[in-house]
Amino acid sequence: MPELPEVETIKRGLSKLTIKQKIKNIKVLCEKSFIGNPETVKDATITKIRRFGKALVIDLDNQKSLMIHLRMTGQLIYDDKGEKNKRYAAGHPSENFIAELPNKQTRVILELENGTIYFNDQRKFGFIKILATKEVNKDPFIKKLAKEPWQMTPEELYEKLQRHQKSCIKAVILDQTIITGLGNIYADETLFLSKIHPSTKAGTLTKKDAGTILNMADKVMNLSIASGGSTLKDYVKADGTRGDYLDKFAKVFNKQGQPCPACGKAKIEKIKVAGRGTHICPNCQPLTGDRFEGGRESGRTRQEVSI
DNA sequence: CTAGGATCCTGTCAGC
DNA sequence: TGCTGACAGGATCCTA
Repeated sequence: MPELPEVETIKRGLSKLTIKQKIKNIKVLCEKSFIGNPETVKDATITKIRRFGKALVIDLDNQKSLMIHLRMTGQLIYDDKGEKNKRYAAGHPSENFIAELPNKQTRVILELENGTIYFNDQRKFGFIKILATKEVNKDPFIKKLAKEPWQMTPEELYEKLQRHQKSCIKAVILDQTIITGLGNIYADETLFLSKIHPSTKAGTLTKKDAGTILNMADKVMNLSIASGGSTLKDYVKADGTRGDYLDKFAKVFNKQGQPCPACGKAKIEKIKVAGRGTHICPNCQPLTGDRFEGGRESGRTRQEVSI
């Protein structure tokens, strides 16, 4: 769930709030969610926060780092009890953003000097892992990560598509060792903007298609980052009602039954591709037909991004 | 090597 | 109401 833009948002938020703070104490409420000995990072100070794809890395001043992966349902909530109980909450949007913490989904608590970071995770797929800062790049997950869309050329992606000829394009772009950052939401949005059906076999796509996919992934993720990912601010609107951060950028995700915002002719459908719920416009993203004959925009226009 | 499916875990929702 | 199965914003492991 938290995909690249959400993790980037967390990185920015926590950087402002927690850098230079000392970790006073760590409480591990769920053994599965914390790998390593918490005692070895007690009393260490947060110096820097980095992001590798969907993984967050908190560097400490004792040569150690905390690698955090939120997977499907992870959230990080910083509660600053000193200042009017101000809260910064991001990651998987849920009632935990505003709930009394800790609660039964709280897995790890990092007590800092001026506030507390709660790591909540309903499904326990996420984790926090202690690594030597020097070894972060050797972590099996981080080591295998591919480039992010804005770092990759159409040629590079095309070459990878050729190596996965028979896979659905959606499965291919969800693979973090092929291209980094997309998850189920941004994969659907990217393919919709690219006018490519998610079930299209990767081997049938052209270099031009690869460029389009990169452009659109770049575009949709940057739009999300610019509007602040998924945070408490979207979750609870000014009037107290629940908001949905998808409204800020999503054209197809979770929009099944609604008219396509691009063509207006067809309704968005929800199908299953690569084992995941998938949203398409059957009119804009036909699976067969003349998709190789003209019409589609070509080339790659670099979208500036500062990450 | 690739491709597809099962799996980890908790919670919610639709349908009977 | 209570049960059941499907599904969920991810990644890995296992099989063919």
